[in-house]
Amino acid sequence: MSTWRDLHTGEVRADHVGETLTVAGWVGRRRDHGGLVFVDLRDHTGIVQLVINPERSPQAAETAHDIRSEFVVRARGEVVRRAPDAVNPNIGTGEVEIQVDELEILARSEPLPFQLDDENVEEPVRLRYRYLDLRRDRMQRNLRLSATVIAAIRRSMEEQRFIDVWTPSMTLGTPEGARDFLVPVRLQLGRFFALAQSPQLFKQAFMIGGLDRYYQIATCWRDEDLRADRQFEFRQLDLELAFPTREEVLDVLEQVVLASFESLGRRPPPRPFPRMSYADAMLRYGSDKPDVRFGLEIQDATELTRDSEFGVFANAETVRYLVAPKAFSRGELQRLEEFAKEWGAKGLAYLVVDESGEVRSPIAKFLSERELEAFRAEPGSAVLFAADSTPMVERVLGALRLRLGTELGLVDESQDALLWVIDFPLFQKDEDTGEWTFVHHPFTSPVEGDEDLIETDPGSALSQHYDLIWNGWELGSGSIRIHRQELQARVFRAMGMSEEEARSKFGWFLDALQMGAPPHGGFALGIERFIALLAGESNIREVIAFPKTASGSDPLTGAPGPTTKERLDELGIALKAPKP
RNA sequence: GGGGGCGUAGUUCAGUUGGUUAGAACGCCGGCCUGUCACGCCGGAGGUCGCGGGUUCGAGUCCCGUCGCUCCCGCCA
Repeated sequence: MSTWRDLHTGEVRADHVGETLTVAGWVGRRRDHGGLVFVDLRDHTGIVQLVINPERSPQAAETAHDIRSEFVVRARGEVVRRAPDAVNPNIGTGEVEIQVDELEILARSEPLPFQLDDENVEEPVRLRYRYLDLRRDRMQRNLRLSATVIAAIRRSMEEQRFIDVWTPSMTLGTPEGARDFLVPVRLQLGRFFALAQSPQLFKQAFMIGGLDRYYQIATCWRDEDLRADRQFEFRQLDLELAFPTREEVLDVLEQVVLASFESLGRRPPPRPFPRMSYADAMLRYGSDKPDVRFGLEIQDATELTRDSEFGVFANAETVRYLVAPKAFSRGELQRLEEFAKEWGAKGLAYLVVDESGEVRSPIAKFLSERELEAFRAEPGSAVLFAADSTPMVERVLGALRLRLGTELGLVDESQDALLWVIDFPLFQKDEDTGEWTFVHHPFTSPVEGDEDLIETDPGSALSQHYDLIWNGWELGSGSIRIHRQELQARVFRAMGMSEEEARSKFGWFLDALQMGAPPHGGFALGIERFIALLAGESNIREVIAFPKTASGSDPLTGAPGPTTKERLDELGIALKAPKP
């Protein structure tokens, strides 16, 4: 045999009948009939059946009896058409098979810790043996999809005349934002690099440097607790443009999304994507990342209940409600109330209208005719109220809405609901200190015309920040940045940050802002989240080759690992004595 | 840091009110089998019930602690 293989196993077709070919791959199933042996030979392209007949090749027959699952073998033989009653319609190569002349074991395999065709294996086992998990269809599909999409993203960015520029991973720590991963520096004891949380300031420096359309698929590190949609390290499509309007930035991203869908042969969502103000999102969906694949919108009753006989309503800052299309039972209402309490509600007032039209409600007796009229619902539904501070009401009803959307099957899974959330507030009050703090980052520009609110009414100033949301997942965010030092100083002042403090945190960048910074803005798109959604996965670990677990370790390698005393000494680091 | 769920054979699971030698399927090993494709048939091996402690005549089962995995809250500008 002169080559490792002539074809992938899944590529053998009726066209090849009569040819003698070499194929190689993993042994799926072996069906040993004593004389005849059938072997399903597999690679990522599919399966082809080998037929080993001792009358044709005694050598191959002997080898075939020795073969086990997941051995790597190479076979040379003649492609023959199967008899009509022997065709297997379940595999792409099912009309043909290979009558083997030569069979060679290239690598043996121990029995695997799990069966590759078992869909239910738990994640710790899969991650411990990820290289085996990668042989399976799911990971093959997801990683290949990932490669296709990333190629499409790069093509789109290149077509839109962005240039790919690298920025450092090891950089200066940032006091705000996420916790940094620190890298000790042997040459400068007691000093640390931080692994970049994002290339934010560097990309703004590119604008000042005249690289007016920059992009990068940048790895970012954040030392925060992991989740289904969060890892220590992840990638962002990071981009920045000089002289853009907001609409131009959003269009760049819509082009990227379009190209990504098309690369997978999927119908892209209609463009332009809908825009929704932050205020509207919070009011109607109780969330700044609304899942708009279903209605069940939140209604406001604050004014209506201002003078309600029901004290809880009258005294609350905000009263809002949901009308769910189901007359919940007592037990169901109890579970919903517990759920609401987990989210911080003091209780869950309700008004249930039975199929017969009869109303069940512990609060109805307190409500006026006018109130009851406003809350009148169809038979077979339930009105669920939250009355509390505005953020609490939004939070509770937002969570309740998502739960009911799933539980009552209201979510239209076939939809791709992409939208922009815009007009975020520039500042919010810190709940602990009572001071104004930026909602996103301090370089986000206020909306034109809102500059003077920075001093007069910080809470109502809007920012030129925008989030891209897909089915309730935040795919990424961006903004038009502040490019004038004078405005930047006013923002810091409003936050109670002195010039010295600002300088000590971002000095080099503030210098740069004073030396001809063009108007600029950009965006960062979470690559793994985007790909997970495209792949139909609800966990980004499913689209990452070697992810970390929720506790931040890698079951495959055992990382993070200990180090030696010598290395620590060299770095000037002393560990606290471990607890006994 | 907090809350919920899970942890029994290689894998996925069952295991009653605390009671005999902890079971099943798949996988694995041996044998038979020339048209199977989830091949079939016969036989077999395989268990620190996550770990530690406690209650009890007796613990997979009850209690306490702990570890791991997972989802969520906090956190993630």
